[in-house]
Amino acid sequence: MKDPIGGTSRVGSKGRNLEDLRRQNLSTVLSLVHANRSMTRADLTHATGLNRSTVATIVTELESLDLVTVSQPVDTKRVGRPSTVIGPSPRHIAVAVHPDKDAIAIGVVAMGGRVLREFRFDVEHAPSAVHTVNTLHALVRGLELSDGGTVLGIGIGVPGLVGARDGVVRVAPHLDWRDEPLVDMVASATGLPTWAANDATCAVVAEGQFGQGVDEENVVYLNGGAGGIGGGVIVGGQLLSGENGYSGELGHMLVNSDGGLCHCGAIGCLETEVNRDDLLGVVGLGDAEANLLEQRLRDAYGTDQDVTELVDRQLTYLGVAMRNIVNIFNPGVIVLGGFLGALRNATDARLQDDVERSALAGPASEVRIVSSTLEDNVLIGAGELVFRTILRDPTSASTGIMPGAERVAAG
Amino acid sequence: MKDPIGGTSRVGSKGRNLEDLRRQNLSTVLSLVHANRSMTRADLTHATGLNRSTVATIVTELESLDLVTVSQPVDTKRVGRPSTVIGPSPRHIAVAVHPDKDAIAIGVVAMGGRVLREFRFDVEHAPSAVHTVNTLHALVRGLELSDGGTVLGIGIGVPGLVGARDGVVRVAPHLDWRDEPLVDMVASATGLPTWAANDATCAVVAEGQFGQGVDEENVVYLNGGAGGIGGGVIVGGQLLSGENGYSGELGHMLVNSDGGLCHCGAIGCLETEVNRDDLLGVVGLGDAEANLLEQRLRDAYGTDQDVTELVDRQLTYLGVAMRNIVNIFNPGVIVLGGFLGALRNATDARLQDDVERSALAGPASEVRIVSSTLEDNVLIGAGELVFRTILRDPTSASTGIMPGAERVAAG
DNA sequence: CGATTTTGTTGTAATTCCAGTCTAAATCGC
DNA sequence: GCGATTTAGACTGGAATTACAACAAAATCG
Repeated sequence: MKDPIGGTSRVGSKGRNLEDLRRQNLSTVLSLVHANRSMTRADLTHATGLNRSTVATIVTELESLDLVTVSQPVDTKRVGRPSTVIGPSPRHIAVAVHPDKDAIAIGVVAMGGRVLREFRFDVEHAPSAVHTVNTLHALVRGLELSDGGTVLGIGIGVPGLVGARDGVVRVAPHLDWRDEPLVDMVASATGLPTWAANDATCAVVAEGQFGQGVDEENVVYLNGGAGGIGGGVIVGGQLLSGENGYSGELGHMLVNSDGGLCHCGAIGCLETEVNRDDLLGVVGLGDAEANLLEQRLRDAYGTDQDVTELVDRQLTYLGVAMRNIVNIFNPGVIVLGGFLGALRNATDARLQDDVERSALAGPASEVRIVSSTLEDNVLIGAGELVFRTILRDPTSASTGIMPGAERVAAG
Repeated sequence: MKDPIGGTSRVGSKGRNLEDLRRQNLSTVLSLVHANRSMTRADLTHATGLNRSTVATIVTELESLDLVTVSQPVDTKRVGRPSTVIGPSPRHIAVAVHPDKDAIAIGVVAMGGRVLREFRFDVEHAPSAVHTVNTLHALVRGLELSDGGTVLGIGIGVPGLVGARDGVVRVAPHLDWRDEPLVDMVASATGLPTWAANDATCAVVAEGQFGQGVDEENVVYLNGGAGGIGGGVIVGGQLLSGENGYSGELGHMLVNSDGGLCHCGAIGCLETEVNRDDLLGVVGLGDAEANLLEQRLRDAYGTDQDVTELVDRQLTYLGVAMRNIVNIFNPGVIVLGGFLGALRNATDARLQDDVERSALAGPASEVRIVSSTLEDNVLIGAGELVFRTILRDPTSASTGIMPGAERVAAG
């Protein structure tokens, strides 16, 4: 738009009308029910600050949209009339997918972050995009036959760079994917609206909503997987996605100028210096026994010299990354997943001490460093990608699903 | 709050009422006028998507709050009735302060990001907090006598870590400040509401609003100053402030494992490896001649061996930092200020090439690397800290200023 | 100089949230 | 066991905000 007076004017945020107001309140209430899994209507009144009668009409509308269930009050042993219980409806579900090096995981996720069913399809070699799509497609067809609810859409967590706007997987090194138009492929095959994002990004969304990041505004998630280290960040309660959804690649931060060559082409990246295979090797575990890593490390650390040296070296470099993260983001909590969580747990407070000593005193003083305890955080987060639309605008649920009409990607 | 059914419930975002709706629309309109410096009422109608009559009532209310001025239409040579021009009122002003190693800069800033007057008080040694407060206090008393408008408050950009909640300067190394309750000091002395933040944070706010970051959602600002390197980040259109306002300390990122010891205690920080004094020294300039640096570097780079070596080394390390930044934030633009801007300009596209080669292909492909051209970006940004309150809630202007009543800090 | 285009102004309608009143359903205290 | 107290749901009327439509005003166009 041209401004005849002051040059080019900027199109700012839009104005709001009464419809937006109602939409926002519907969204607030539904999001609360989603986040808390279950609340009484009185709780909602207090949490929102809205009038009782307003909450009543909003809940009624959400109920008529089949988004919440209203059930009888439960025995609270408190004075006064008991309040009706509002829960997320199990009718609207999302299908979450996590293709990885060794398996394709697919989950059926309901609102409230509940994984209703989970499937794991092991693969010998990293699955291709087509393989992933076919597996998913087959499962979705089966689900539709068995009924059980409305599939709102499909959310995919990919170990690689995913374009936020186009849903194209720019590169997924450990799957050997390049420029795969994943969202379009899935949407065409299944006819369902589809979203995709980096898997660690999905994980941090789940951690922020249901895991270690609950009640936190600033959360950094670092995942140590088979292939490498991924990152996801929430700042000010909002997901950090960047210009194209590529942000949060914390695994490719310099931690050692004299380090090895990373597959990304750079030297001394975090994921080159800190990796799972070396740890598994030194304690004599195979790829499939990664779940035993924490115990083995705890047993050998401090007694076995090879293990101690390796762990110390990796902790040092992990500490450098975390120092940077603390200085850059000033987060309230850093959540470690995968083998990074094992590394932390096996060495007690060492990482925390490290960071408090090396980072700037201000941001270092209040950061909590914890390990993830939320199972399936990638699947839950991928489900959140799907639910996000309906949480933002609950009235969109009424429009029904137009197969293939919507193909969206999210970072 | 306890949830009798599902454990502890979370207090989510509040519900909205009609008052909030109106507040939000007032805010939207005022923010547009502020950002564009001047718009017609018809422009506002298009930009907001609101009805003409609604915009009319909103503008009338803003005018009665003395926040905007309504003036006669100007000759646009376009068909149709010309629209009235709405501009930010010059009556509400902010006093912006930037204490630094060599001087205390103070500006009188009006809405629309206009620096009405600017003062510079040179100092021999880094000024103390008390010195800064006294200088500011004296100037504010003078301003009040000369009238000219309502001083909404005071915004301070500090080269150091500033607590977002308490307004305490945790540490400002180059000023030799530690745990100075700056906001409280200034608020008590002047009786005016006061905000403080890191100076690079102020700068990125200004760049995002009026400088190189206009129309960008993801902006990283890196400033090379006399003391060191500061950073500020905008993600998704929002200022990155972190848990306590300490975020954005990009100067303390590891760029060289074999580097020097930084005053922060760590090894090989960006601000240790890339610094102004070395550059000034190699081209034979004094501290006060920093403004000549760019030309000198351009002349000597590629011809003088010492200069070329030093510049190449600093570019390499700056490139490492920018690689990290690109991988972490996936920004649309990186703005370089101070001597970093000079370094970039003197070496043409080298930095851009460097980053495109070393960062991940996805985020690297679309980032612009530019130098700041906005004079006084710290002062303008410090002013924004003050205006932010009134931009968010224009009705708060009517309450008038209660001396000493409000003491707030912003990250 | 009238036709066209665009914008300001005004009164009405629709929608939303709130406040107050009455009713329902639990616990508390005797 | 039963009334008092407490808390929440249901309902109705009122205030505020935006949208809409019709008309007036002020420019350009032909």
